[in-house]
Amino acid sequence: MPMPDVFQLLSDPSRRHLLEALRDGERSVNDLVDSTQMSQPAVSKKLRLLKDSGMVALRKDGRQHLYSIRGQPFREASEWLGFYDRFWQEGLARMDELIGSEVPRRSRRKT
Amino acid sequence: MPMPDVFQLLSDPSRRHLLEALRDGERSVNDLVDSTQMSQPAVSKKLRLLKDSGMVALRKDGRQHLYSIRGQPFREASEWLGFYDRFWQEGLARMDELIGSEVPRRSRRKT
DNA sequence: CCATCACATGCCCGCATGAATATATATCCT
DNA sequence: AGGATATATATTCATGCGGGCATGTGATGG
Repeated sequence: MPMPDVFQLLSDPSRRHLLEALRDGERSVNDLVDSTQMSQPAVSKKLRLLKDSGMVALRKDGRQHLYSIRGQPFREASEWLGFYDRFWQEGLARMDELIGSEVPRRSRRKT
Repeated sequence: MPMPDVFQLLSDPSRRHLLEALRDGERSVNDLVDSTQMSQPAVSKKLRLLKDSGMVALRKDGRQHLYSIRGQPFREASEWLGFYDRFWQEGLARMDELIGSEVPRRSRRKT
């Protein structure tokens, strides 16, 4: 199962903040700098990483660099997380944590 | 928008590997050690982090420590990612590849 | 009790990573 | 052309984190 480094990118709060700021659409670097508390080089660096991983796209308009969300990598991460949907479903349905409804591999379940 | 450190936890491949090994249900520490290439202390440490963040639950049976998936934190991450669903939908429908950074297998629409 | 098993913790080290400053490149304006 | 704007890159530094080994703690069995 190839798991990209998307989670690695998402692990940084400031990077997530940038991605959140891009939810409304294209943004220039300066816009993004204003919406954060980071320095411009810091923002540029993070945008570089996000671009290299395919999470954002870059379009140049004059001297402005407009970044926008690129959905595919998110989808991969989302699919990985999808495997755990059933767990939180059980979580609120049954208060117990005896998940033993499936695959009683080696774990001996006590009553 | 409070974003927990779930993504931080998910950023480590070995941690994801542990979580994948727990998809089938409860596992003891030794089981998990066998399913990875890590040493037992390394596994224990990672399990500690996962437990502290609420991603796994611990149940002690004798001298065995059984860990299992705890779905709620996954849900939070999943919800965050949900905001980007629309982007990958657009991604394959519209959006030409004239960003000039990647190789467009299919240039342009079909004529 | 004592040896052993199962697991956790503490300490140490090497490396990746984040941030700040300074500088380079590209574009626009006059 | 020259200067200002917009963004990128380079360098440096400090910190964090993963991962090893040794050791500590609790449970089991003789």
